[in-house]
Amino acid sequence: MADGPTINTIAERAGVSIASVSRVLNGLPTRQETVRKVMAAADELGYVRNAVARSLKSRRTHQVAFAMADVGNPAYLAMLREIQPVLKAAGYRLVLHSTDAVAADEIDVLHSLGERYVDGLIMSPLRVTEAHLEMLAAARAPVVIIGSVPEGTRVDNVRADSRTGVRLAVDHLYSLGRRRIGLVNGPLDTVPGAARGAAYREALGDLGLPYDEGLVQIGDFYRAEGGRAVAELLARVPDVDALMCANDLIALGALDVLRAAGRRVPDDVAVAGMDDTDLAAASWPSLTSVSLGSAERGKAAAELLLDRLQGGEREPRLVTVPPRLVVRASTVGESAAGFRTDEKESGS
Amino acid sequence: MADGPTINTIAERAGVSIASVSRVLNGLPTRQETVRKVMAAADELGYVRNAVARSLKSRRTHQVAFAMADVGNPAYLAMLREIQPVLKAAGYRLVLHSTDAVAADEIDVLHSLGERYVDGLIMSPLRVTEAHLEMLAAARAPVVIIGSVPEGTRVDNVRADSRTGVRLAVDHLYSLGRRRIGLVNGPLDTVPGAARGAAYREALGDLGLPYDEGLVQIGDFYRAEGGRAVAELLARVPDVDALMCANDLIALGALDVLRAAGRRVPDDVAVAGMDDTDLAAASWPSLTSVSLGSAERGKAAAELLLDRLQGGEREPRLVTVPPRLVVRASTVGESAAGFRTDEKESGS
DNA sequence: TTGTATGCGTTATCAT
DNA sequence: ATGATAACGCATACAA
Repeated sequence: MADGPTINTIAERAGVSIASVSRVLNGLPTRQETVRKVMAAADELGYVRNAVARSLKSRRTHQVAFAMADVGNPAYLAMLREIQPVLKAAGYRLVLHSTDAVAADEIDVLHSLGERYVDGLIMSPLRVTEAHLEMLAAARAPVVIIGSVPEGTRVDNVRADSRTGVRLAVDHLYSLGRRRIGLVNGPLDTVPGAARGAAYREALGDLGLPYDEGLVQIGDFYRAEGGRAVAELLARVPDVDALMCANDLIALGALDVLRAAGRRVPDDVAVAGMDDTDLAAASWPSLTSVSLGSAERGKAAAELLLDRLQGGEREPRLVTVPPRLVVRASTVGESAAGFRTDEKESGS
Repeated sequence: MADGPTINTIAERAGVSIASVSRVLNGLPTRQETVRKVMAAADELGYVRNAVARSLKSRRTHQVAFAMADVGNPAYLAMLREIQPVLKAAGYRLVLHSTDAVAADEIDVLHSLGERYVDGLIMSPLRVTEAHLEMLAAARAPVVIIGSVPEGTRVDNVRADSRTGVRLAVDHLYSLGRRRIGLVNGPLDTVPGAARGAAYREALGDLGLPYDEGLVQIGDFYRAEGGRAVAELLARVPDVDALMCANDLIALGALDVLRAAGRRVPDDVAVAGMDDTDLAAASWPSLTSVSLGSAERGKAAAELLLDRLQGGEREPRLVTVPPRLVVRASTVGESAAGFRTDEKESGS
């Protein structure tokens, strides 16, 4: 682990100045003989450019940060999967931050942009506070936010459309003849919880179905909590014939409970989830789910950021990714049979 | 996005030298009055230390790279989930590389250590070639390898024990009275494929069961391929009563096919997977699976690296993480009923 | 074409 | 206690 060679080492060895070494290494016009000597010396010494020194000089790190709320959440991982190759192809390294859904950590990341260890940031905050907006306005590097920001915020923004997403699923259930469509939601004080609750109500209204509070059950965005919520809903409204679940984990909990209660899925109760995670395809019956386009959002965010890094100043852009309903067995399957590898998708 | 303030800016504003500014910022003994002036100026200007310049001077980046074969693979993600917080707690940032399981990319990452943009590297190569070993020996920063390396390789190493893992599962199936235990494996020219194939044979031998080639089917490590392999096996050996699957995806494929064939799981055929991914708990019936301790391996690797970064030279260490059998419904469940949220685990 | 010298923003040494 | 200055490794304006 001896100290690596620098351009000084090479210059000595090749008998030229460090300026010549630098020129050769950067492909600037140089005499053939000098090129040869420098390259030879560099090869022998196993020279590798010091990225830190280059960054200090060039004021560019070729690094981009991605701050996600939770390294364990499949939705963020889907984004990561798309962001990674886009950045890599453009010659950027990816610095990963996990903010554990703590607002202070997110503010911290924004603040740390001042350290200039990255050229830009993609951030997916779970909710945008006043503090976020202040830091965003003062950010020392380009930022792309995945998620909704208040109207007029001057920042590149990629968002999902969970309102349309819920509508796609509810319409789908309705088209299957279901009229007692329950909603199993997460906490209403979260952005997705609130949005999905409102969208559900709106979708029912547009279909001419009455909004029945008894059909709505609040739990949390996890499997066990989802299951408990469904159990309560089932006890209260035994004749429910469809469940719109605010995410896939809740939907899995719903499958657990319905199975235990002897209800057939989808014959007795159709179940739809949201996020279209890997789990949706893995469960039995496989889960109809609304994809909110995590992958597409990640890709769009990366491209927005690269565009700004390479292009310079321009007006902030807003990209909205449309949801997709992925229909599987939990709404249209034959109850307890069939080996299906095919899936149907319907765009929005 | 105006240029941020530097210690020069602060020095001017506070009417002191840059040396004093640096001292105050680093908490070195300084006169109260000077401290006050500097802090005031720094606050007003919104000063943030430039990480690049600090790194150049200190020769430390406080960044660590994690090179994983595939951003989509749950096993690597489990490692990532553990590595991230350990590094974060120690004040290190995480640079993520995805090598797409391409050896050249891995070599590239090792080579790029010479750029000194990270202080160390955790790498999980899918197989270790001669080129890897050469680069490892010449690596310009501490490296921890997750996965097996040849005896005598001077590098910190964390490995799983899939041999014992397979044995745990086979013993479990045997203890349930199964005697026609099939193996559904991935390609034999992969490290895991070869290891699991050998371990299966060995485990059968120790149990006094004959090794029957007809009970072994090679496919690939994916759901559809696994399903196809199981279909073939089933056609050839109709009386198979248990399936040891080389990973969870294969096991899911097995469930698909067994269901389609009308075989009850586990009554007719018990199924065990490997890796204990999220999918194992999500499927129906939930999947008995051998955890190879991805999370633990990630954590151990991060700790090994930190130890070396903070401690300096020492002999290379080897950490072997024991597998754990996680028993679920696919081997001991009541065929088509029961809402179980509990799981049993048995250590090795 | 090549070399000298300067600066990127810090930290640290050495006088004062 | 403080200030002037060198050094980290590189890129480049300018002079030769």
